[in-house]
Amino acid sequence: MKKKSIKDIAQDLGVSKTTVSFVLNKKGDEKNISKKTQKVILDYIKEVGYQPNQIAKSLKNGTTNTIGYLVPDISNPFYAKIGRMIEDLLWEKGYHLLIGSTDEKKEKEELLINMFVNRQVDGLIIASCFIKGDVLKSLSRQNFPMVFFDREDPDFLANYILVENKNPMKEAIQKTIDKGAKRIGLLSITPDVYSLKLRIDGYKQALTDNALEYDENLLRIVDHNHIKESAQKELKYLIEAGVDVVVFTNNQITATAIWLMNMHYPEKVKEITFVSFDNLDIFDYSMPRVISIAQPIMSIARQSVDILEEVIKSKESKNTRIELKPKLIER
Amino acid sequence: MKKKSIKDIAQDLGVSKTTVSFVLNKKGDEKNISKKTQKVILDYIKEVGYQPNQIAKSLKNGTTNTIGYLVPDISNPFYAKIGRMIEDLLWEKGYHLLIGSTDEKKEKEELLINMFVNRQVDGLIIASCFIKGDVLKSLSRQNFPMVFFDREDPDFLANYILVENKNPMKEAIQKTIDKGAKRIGLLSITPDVYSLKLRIDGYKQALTDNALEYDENLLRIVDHNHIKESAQKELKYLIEAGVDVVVFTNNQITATAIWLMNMHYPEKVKEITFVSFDNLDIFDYSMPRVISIAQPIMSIARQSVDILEEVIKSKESKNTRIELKPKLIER
DNA sequence: CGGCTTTACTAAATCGGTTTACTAAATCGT
DNA sequence: ACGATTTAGTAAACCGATTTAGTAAAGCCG
Repeated sequence: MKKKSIKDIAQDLGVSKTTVSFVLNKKGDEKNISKKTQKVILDYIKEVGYQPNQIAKSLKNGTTNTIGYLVPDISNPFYAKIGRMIEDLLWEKGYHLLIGSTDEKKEKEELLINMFVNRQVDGLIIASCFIKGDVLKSLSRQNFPMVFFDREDPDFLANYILVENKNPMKEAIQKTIDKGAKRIGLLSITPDVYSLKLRIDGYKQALTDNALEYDENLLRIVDHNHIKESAQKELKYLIEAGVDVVVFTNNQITATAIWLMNMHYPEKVKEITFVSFDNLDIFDYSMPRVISIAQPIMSIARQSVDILEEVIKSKESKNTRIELKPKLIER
Repeated sequence: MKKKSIKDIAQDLGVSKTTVSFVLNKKGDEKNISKKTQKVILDYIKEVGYQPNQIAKSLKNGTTNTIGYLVPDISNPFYAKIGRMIEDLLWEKGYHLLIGSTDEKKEKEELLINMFVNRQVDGLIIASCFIKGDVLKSLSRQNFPMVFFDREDPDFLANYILVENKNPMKEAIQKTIDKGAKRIGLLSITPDVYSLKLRIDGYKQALTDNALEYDENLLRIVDHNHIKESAQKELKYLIEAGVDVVVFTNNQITATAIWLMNMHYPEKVKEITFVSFDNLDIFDYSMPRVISIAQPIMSIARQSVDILEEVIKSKESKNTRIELKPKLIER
């Protein structure tokens, strides 16, 4: 017993496809289909368990009710949580989520974007690692509904949902300086990304504001292809350089460092303070003590969905830039 | 400049749609399209940046190259990590992932399954909270490609990728008993799920094997709608009941309990040992000490994808049941 | 040079829906 | 009782691809 199509239903019942389609779409009354016929069709639909083929619908309507969610890594808690919230918010509006992880690779990102667009997603919510590429440029020119979050390219006009980077980073570090920190190191993944650059700017600013020497040897970059090994090497460097505070530019690198500290330098976990852009639940009790900058995950998700929906509905291009305030968690 | 379709290309070039389609699908030689015409078409394709509409393709071919990934919560690290691996494995085979979180709700799960099937996903990888429902039964009867993981219903024949539950749980608890544990409590979310029942069976078995009294007051169930509050209450109960070991049936509840312990009973974290089914990185250094049963996430993902692909390719129904061995991490 | 094969290509059907334009029959108003 | 309107429905085009069945022209053979 294979799947029935509208055509089958129509044939079985001796009516036309049109009639069936009207009834299915609740246009029966409007289109003057008699109550009797409507009932016959509806009853039969139920009986055979008819389910419409959304692909056919999509082809005709030109809309798939699917949104693409593109991030560097969907298993990173930050992106996973935002993804989950976006999923919920979109679910209420009848949308589904197609996901893709770019691994911070430009080529993969562009391939994914193209595939998603070819699959006719109605919009894209994306934490892009390479905004100024041709693919996104061309989509933007075609007015394709997109919302960028987490990462920005200041030379590229678009809808951005961002979080303030520089100041919060500066203020978080200030807290440690107020408590006596003298030698402050920083660990970051490759900062090709503008947001990360701003976070690092915040770090530099905090130092200069306090007339602390900015030693560029204390600014260590971790290779994101071998995070654990590379972070281990760089963390070792910082500890041997005698830092009392280490600053991190995202949760992934902080989590890795906490693990490394506990595995390799358990005797030092009480002497060092971490400052992390991004928060994780474990920071509430993990050692070293972590001062973190918690991004407003719920707002990011909500705003992304709202703006995207607006753009999809209006069919007009818009360039909204929303900068949300993160929350400092001192502990 | 709107998107060009095959028809537009054909018109622009004064050839037929058929010819263009053949060339696009590399059937030019086979179908006797002259090299010259092929080149003309390919050049023009490149020039205008033609991208095929996958929806139209899907409608015609009856396949979408999309797989549905359905889990209780995509932001749970266990499901997020498996999801990520599945995404990568499927990516190589040209598939994409449509995701859905069921929140352990039967209705939402069934709605999601139906929507995914209507969207013509080619298959489903699912950690179902309600396997024996009509929707899955009916899909199974229709031979729809599905792979179940993490959760099982012994009365329902299907493709399962599972992890041994009872014995590993028993053995993990045995370790604590060997070290002198006397009063062992358990915290679990509502175990409507067979796998969780088996884990609890392992707990009971460990106790009876060692002639320890099984006190059913020490088996506490947490309401999964209010995990934090409920876990707090139940954990308090166990601590006041003087347990020296607490067993957890999944990572989510363990993580919550670790947080609660550190927040509310920091003085006790050294006296109590946790046993957790599922592993998390933080267990490597968090307090209380955690003995965990690490599921082989990579294997689960790989097997799920392999079996699913096999089922999709073969078009025949299969009922494979693979039970993987988890790894005990003692610490 | 007439018939057969090969080359190079195309018209039209199809997938499963939606929608526009149309018609036949029934009902209404006067 | 006759034209106008309403009721109840249908045929066919369309969305953008794939694929089958076919054709016209050129090439080949004896």
